[in-house]
Amino acid sequence: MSKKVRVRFAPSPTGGLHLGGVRTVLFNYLFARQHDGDFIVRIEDTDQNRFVKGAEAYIFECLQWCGLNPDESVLHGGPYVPYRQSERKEIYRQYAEQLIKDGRAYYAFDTPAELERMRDLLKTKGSSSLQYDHHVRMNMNNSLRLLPEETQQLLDAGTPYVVRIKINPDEFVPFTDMIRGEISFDTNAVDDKVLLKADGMPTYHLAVVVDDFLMKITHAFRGEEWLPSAPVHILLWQYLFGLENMPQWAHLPLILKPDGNGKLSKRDGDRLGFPVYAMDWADPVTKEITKGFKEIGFLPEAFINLLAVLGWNDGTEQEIFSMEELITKFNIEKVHKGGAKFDFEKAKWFNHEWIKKLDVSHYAERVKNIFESKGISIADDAYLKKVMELVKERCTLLPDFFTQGIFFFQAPATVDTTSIQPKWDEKKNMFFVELIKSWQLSTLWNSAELEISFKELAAANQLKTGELMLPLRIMLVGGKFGPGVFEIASAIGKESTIKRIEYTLALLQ
RNA sequence: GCCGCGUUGGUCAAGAGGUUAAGACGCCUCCCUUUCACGGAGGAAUCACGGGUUCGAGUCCCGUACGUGGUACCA
Repeated sequence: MSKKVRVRFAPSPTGGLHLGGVRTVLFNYLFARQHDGDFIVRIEDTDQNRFVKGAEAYIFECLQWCGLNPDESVLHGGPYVPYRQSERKEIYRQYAEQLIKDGRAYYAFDTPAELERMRDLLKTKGSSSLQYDHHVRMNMNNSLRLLPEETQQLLDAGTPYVVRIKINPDEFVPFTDMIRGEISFDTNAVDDKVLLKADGMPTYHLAVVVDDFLMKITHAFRGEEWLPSAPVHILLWQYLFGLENMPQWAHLPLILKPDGNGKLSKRDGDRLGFPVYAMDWADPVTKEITKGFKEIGFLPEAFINLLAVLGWNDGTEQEIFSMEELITKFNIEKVHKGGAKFDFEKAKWFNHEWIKKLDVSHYAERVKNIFESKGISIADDAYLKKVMELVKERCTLLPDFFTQGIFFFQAPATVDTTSIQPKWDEKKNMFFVELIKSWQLSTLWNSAELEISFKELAAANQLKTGELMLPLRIMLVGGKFGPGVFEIASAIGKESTIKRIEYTLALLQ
């Protein structure tokens, strides 16, 4: 019997939640769900300089919007509290001391100035590496070089220090990545990473392994940017808890900017005009707001879908996946190794597909808010839904419902008469005058009846319906767009229909 | 610089030695629709390069190029 699957997402509360972050959560979440496992969110707030107020609550709001709710977290509780690393400070210290006792780590008292001097020296010597490692550590101010009494003296005097891992040279650290297969690192290229900082906080390196062990994490999926520090983590597992208890790793490919090269950043979004964060992020100090996918009108279903297939697919031609389908079909081993450039056009296509696929009641409330924020109050929800049904296949982003549907709620602000004028004549004018009279008397106000009476009248006047329908459309909606004209007339009602025709007729005079 | 990872149309990608190298987005043409969209049909466009291995290589090996990540008392 294998252990219960437990995965985690471990964000730092430093700002907006990036696309790539959401995808990391998604892959973790999917894996947990398909194995009946637990999904944990642990807050990695060990860097007090980068801490941003409100970022933690914001992350949970994003996760909730995406439908990626944790089983355990600072918000949801769980058997391994606390889930905030800043509150686990003492735990890490014990392990750091353990490591020192075992000869796998040491105290380092070097000041920033001394570190800089070391790097300058290495640079002038033409060294290929500027790392604090076995080449230099015996020249530095640490417990490896100092006599035990000297170290104790410094410690007793309260000298600031960090704890560094002691990496042995000439070793190989191999491991298996669920996506990339066998990977091996040469310890000669890895430095003596700081494990415990001078302020007593652990660095990521110590904190992840300690917490992953304590929280019984079985699988660790994270961004590819962590790959180079994997050997440090593996060594730590070996020294502290045993390789047999180590989670299985998977390093996810990066999401790249659409043009040029490099990781997709918030700046690229600003520059190219699309969001990079899941939801609007308001910087607490600058008050600057960065747009999110939610706010520009994405459906969470679409957002999840597009992220899932960015770097993964199930090998079939299927592209539209619901969360339920993803849970059954997702396979971490089929995730791509290479990074994927983000394509906002394709992202919008997913949203368009989901708008069409989902019943409008799933997102009617959000569309209603859009209308109301633009000063159109919606009294009749059923009418709104009917309108949405009529225009949904023309909408890519939620705000499109406003531009595509506004004329169902009020007369068009401008009427494109220049598209009518060239072929307009007295005969057509007379037709519409008669149409008004005819429709005024109409008792059955539905699209089928309207179409019949319209066509009969046209025939009686020896006019082609085709030449009359475009003018009618423009009168009702203001331009050359929208669903069937008679559907529109039927929806907006007799009074509005006639008013709009009269209005344009007057304009045409 | 050093270390790691990667590389199939413009983009996302299928592909596990023998295929006319799928499909999707975007673009173009046509049909449907007397609007726009949806839908349908079609089109242009690809295995980074060089060496091997093999009867045969997008698929395996080596090298090169390019890209990307790391190289912090950040995560």
